[in-house]
Amino acid sequence: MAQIAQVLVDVPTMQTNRPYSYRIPAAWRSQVQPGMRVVVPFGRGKRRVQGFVLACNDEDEPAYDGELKAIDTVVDLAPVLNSEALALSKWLADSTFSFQITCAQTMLPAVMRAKYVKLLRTTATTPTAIQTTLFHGQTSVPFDDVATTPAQVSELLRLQAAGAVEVYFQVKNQAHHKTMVGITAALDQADLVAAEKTVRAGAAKQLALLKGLQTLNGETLAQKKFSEQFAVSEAVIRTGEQKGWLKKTPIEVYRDPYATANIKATKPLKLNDEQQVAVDRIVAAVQQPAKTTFLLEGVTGSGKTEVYLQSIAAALAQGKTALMLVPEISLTPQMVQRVKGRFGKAVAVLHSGLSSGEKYDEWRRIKRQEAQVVVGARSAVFAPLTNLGLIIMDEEHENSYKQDDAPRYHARQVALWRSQYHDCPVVLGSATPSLETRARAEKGVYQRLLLADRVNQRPLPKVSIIDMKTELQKHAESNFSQALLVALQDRLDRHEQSVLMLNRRGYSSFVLCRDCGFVLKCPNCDISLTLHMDTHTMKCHYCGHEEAIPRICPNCHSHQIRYYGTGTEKVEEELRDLLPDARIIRMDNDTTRKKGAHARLLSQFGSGEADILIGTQMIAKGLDFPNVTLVGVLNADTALGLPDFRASERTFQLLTQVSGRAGRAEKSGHVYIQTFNPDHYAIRFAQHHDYEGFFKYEMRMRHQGGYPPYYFTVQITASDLDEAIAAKRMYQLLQWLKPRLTPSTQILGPTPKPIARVNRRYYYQIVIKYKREPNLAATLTTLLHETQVQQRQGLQIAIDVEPLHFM
DNA sequence: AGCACGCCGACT
DNA sequence: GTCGGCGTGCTC
Repeated sequence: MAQIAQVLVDVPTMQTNRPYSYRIPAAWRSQVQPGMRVVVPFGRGKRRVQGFVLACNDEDEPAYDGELKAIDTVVDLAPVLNSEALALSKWLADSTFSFQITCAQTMLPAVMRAKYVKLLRTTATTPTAIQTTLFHGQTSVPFDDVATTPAQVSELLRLQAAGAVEVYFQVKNQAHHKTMVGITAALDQADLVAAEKTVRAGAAKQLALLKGLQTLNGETLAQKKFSEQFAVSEAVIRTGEQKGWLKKTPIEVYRDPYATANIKATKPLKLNDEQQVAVDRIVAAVQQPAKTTFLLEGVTGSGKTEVYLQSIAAALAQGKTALMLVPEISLTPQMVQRVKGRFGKAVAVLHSGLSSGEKYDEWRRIKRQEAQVVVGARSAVFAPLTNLGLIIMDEEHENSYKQDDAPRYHARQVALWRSQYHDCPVVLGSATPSLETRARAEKGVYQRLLLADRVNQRPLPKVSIIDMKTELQKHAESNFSQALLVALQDRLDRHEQSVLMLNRRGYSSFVLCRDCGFVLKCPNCDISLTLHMDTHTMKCHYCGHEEAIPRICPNCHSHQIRYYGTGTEKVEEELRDLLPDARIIRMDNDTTRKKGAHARLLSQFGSGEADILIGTQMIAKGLDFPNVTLVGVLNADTALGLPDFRASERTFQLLTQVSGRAGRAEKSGHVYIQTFNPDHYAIRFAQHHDYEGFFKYEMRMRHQGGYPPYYFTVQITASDLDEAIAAKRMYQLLQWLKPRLTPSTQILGPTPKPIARVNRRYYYQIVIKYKREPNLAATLTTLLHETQVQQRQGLQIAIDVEPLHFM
């Protein structure tokens, strides 16, 4: 029997990013298994931390020549991380340069992370005076409450040394199970019958209670149900409890975020030929099984979801489970209902709108194999499904699949890892696949499945591009072109709805010429220069090139060159002025901050309470209103101005996506795109719904610029409260990196981030671009080790592998 | 992260 | 001389 456990402790630092050996007390030996949480003493003081058992062995292996400490408590009855999860956490830590403990915790519901309280406790020898002055009669007080000054701390240390008080670390488990009161008979059947004779004549309710208890056959029934079923009040039940007829016992219940009861069952829809081909190929891979990755490419309305659902059904028919990832923003109640309508109680939903308790309950349903289908956003990729038969990732190009803080993982990478582990296929779905994914399909690494037709044969909306340069010459500065205003008025008259999107990205951080649409670019990188008001310069965030802010347009010598940007509020104001009769709903970060506000605004718009919906990017996704026949994009180019090589890709994706919002039902739609760059390829290809054209063109651009998918990238960011320190460290880092990496690898920067100061910190970044870099992992790991000392001094270093944002 | 150890300056 | 400031290194 295992005597020693290898434990991963909850101390996220570089030095402690490895297992520690602990003795398993005899009483626990038969129970402790890898993947369970334990509480262990750690460090020289009385500190206790939570940890995960990674392995159990008989001998201390690897040997530690010191005395082993013993595990304090075992938190779980069954492992919370299975062997797949343990292996995944290791891989994730290595591939994202983060700590394994952080990865393990990321994979579990937040409530399973321990909370620590440092307490000061009384001992047997605590003097009475101290019990009153310090503890106010309590047996323990939070350490921080009584140790605020250095003098107090030293006094406490003295008391502790004398044994008058002791320090104690409380490790709190935040995971609580919700319970209901349940009724269990306390007497056997014969005694319950006998008890009927003891009740006073005419006590009908008491009799009903006894009769009810007799029907339980020793089972436990929820008090609420019992009370309804036998028409006895809680008071009667309480009397029964006092008479010793019954016991009240807690029954564990799940917090059900979506009442399953009122969801209508839906039947599989008839597939068109293309959909059928896709389903057949996916199902074949599920059945074989084969770890094929499919790219399911289909325009809005081509019926991707139906392909997913029927493929999932095939996995379930094989006795396997399925995981369906969707971007947070498309995880709407409609979407959930559609999946639940098909698979009922087999579905578990995981997304950020759930309370932490609800997430925990859904997680447990999956863990206990009570749910076979999981629908969720990014972190659902870690759902503890066993026997996984299919993984689906809808809208695979969405940026929200990448986590912004440590561990900086991309759900797609995790999905592919799990597909290897489970030997199951992955389906990546999108109307506008990321270049990385589409390029892999081109090379035959992924299998491409195409849905070219819209299921209802409805044509894609007509897209008109409005040149705002000429518009501005015609009339004063307005956010609305004449053509768009006329179209809006027309929809108002016909009682149809309109959606207006304002692209908020890149808000006034670059300069644009209002006469010719010229955006100042870096001579070295062909990427827009960013305006820095602090230094009054234009900077390139790739190579660090810097130049003066132009007063006249270098292209057409116009004076109309200025920062570009506007807000939704301003737009709404102007629109109310222009169209006073229109009912307008505005959706942006301000109006959707409150929980559920997003869904509420959408449902108001959906039920026709407004004529026009104004919003930021968030309205481009996941809304489907049949009465919307006009979509206007007020400023298509702001994203183009960003100093990011993915600017064109994002713009193209966004415009394509928002265009899909127009005219989905019986009415055909029209899209107006207002731009200062009417000839930009991203806008032109979006106008013609030409993903292929865009892909080919953009691939050429990436090839020329030496960007992904032709190169891999790693971003290293340093931040400090003192700008000089951050900058200095990054220049030192550059010198340190150069000799360690292959000569063909490019190191760009260091450059300051456009928003130089966030949370009073200054940010600098270095980007490493490489095709093949055998020294990369070792170099970055060394870097993490060597920067520890500086981390303590306040300099923060972050490594982001394949970052999505370069600003 | 938290804690102890250890080495320097300003006090009893 | 000692108390306590913080820099350094370790935690099974």
